[in-house]
Amino acid sequence: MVSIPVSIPVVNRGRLALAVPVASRALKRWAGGDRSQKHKQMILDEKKRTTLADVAVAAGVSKMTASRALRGAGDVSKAKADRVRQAAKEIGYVGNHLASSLSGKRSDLIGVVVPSVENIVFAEVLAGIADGIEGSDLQPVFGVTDYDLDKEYDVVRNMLSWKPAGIIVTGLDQSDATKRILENADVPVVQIMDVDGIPVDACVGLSHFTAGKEMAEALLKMGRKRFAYVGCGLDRDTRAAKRLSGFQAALSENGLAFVATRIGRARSTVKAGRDLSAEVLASHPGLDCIYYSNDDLAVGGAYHCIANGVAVPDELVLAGFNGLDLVDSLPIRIATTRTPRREIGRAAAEIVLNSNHGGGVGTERRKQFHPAIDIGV
Amino acid sequence: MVSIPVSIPVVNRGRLALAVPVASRALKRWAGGDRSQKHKQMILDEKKRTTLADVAVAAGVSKMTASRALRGAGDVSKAKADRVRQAAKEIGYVGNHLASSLSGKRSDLIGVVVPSVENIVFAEVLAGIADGIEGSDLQPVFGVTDYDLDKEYDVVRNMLSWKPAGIIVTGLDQSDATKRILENADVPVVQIMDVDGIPVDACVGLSHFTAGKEMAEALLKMGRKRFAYVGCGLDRDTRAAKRLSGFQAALSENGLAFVATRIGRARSTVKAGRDLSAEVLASHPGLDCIYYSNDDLAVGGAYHCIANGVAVPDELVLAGFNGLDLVDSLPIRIATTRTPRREIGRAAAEIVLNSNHGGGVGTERRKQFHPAIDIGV
DNA sequence: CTGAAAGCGCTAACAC
DNA sequence: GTGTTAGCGCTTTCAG
Repeated sequence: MVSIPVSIPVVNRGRLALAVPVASRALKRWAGGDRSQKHKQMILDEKKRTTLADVAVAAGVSKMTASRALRGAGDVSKAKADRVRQAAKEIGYVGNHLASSLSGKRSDLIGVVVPSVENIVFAEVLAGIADGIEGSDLQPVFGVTDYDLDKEYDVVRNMLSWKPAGIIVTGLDQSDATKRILENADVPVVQIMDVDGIPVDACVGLSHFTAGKEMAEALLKMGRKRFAYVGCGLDRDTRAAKRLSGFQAALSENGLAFVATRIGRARSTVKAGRDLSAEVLASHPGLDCIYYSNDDLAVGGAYHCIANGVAVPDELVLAGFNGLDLVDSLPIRIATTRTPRREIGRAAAEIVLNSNHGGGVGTERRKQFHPAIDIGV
Repeated sequence: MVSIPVSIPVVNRGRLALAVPVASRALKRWAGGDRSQKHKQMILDEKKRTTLADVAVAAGVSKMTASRALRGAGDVSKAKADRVRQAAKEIGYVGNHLASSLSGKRSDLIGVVVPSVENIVFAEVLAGIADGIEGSDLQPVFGVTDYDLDKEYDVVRNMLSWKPAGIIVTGLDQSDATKRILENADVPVVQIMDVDGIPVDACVGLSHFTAGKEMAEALLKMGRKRFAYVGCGLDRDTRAAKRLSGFQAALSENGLAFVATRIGRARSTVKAGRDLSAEVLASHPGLDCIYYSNDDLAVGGAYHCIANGVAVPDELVLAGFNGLDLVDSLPIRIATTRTPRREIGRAAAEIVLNSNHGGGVGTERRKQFHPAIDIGV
């Protein structure tokens, strides 16, 4: 981290007019009336806004030539092309994606369906997707399902009706109805985060079952024996449930099982993690390890331990999942599985990009990441 | 937090087939060829997909009647309406938003422009927007600017070409060019997070200048005298800069100024906060308060203090901004300004909803929240 | 290289 | 109530 001590400018001092009236033009426009009469002849015919035809007229060519010039398709003489671009800029032509997408038979929209955006993990996936489509003219449309299968169906359906260039949905465990419309949609479908199952088209993610299993094995190797599990929303988050499955599988292979289990109903938050940890530690003395459904909860556990003088990791090992930023700088070390969120998002976007580009299914249909386990020393 | 100890089911045990081949039908379809010949007569005429016309035929009515029935517009006899809906469901009609939006003159898209999605704050705003449009048929399209004014222009421009029902952009400090296209767009524009300035149409947020000022006043009242400032990316995050302005204003009113200042160039992360805090505390002994540009950095500072035995808040007070979840459960108390992210998102969405609904500008054009200051006792 | 015609799928306007 | 006629703004033919 480079840091530069500088003198700090007082910003915008003069502009901090706090109770200024709103620009009235904008207001009136918004209210519906008064279309500004920039072109006199428009007053009567109520012409809406500049279209390709306007550009064509301004450039003295046909609509088609203008169209071709603007998007660099087909062959247009350099002279005319320049003229068109110039004209477009001058009259402030913006274009209408609805029209072009309808005409072509696919839009530049890329649908993204996630269970939640408040979870930083999905926010990072979105960032990865944004990365991945950078440079292309795709625009992400997103929908949130709240881990609700019916809502997911609605969102996917709605999304498909925009004829997107591709659709990225979280997880492999959609309802049958959702899978059906996805399959019939004739659009590349990329399912992300998970690879434990059969994708509709392609998937990119990691095996949560394996992740849970490997974490358990690592902890067992450290000599841990008395495990507790703390999780939230397992009924809806199937990936967390898969990790748990894997973890349990490893335990039973070693003749062990969870000593205690706490499943919260609320969202996974640091606070929930702290509270649940306090509960389970109080009711089950002698635990030497807690596996959490994710890092948020684990950090809550860490806070509890710091506040109550529990020696981590000597006395008690805490293990989360994801490898979030806030885990790295924690004053105490906890174990976690470092998942490549951005990379998953980016890879998903690229799959959509490639498949659309016409190249076909050249890309892998199952891209599996193998996240590293960090036992926090 | 309610917690329920339950027996944990091993999920999907039988389905964890890890290296299964992808459904080949989907593949072939995706590859471009082989449109499944569900309707024999379609083999020849290569009819693309079910449209409103198909529904109309299936229901034995005209396209118009089908259209009206499907969206509950105009008057359609109950009998026919039912017939249409039935037919639509049977043939799996999905509809085409591109076409309907082009025909009507506005889409059901709502554009959302944020500087970053990795910052949990904006993720929460998005969640609020999702809340706000719940129930309406609006779909959010988002664009990320990375705090880059040029990129912001491109994103806004691109977004406008979808003729969205409204557009929500972060902050009041767009470039002039961006403001211009926003003004001319004939679309409700809601600028969020900030109210220190003049909005294009409407804004909802808080005064960051005031927030900084009030925080300083609260800290001064606690008797703090030797202040340091730690921030990241101030050149791009104008709102953080405004808070800093306000804070400085309060200091100088009391004849004080920052003893030390550390401006990082990287993104605001917990780690950056920890590192910068270590630096500034090492180089400036005797500080009794650090003001951070946000909570992420402040939490980093808290971690540093915990790890190094600095007594917080007795010896040193740490102050952030936002009131994030992870601050609440921290083992030590830090000061922060609690911003209503979700509420801002929801309010912005509602403004778009209302203005579109035709109701006009009945809603306030400047919705200011007054965030509470939590000095963390 | 360029342009004219014909839609993409749907919905406002008007008829009936 | 219901159907017909025109487009929305652009792009894909297919002639020149």
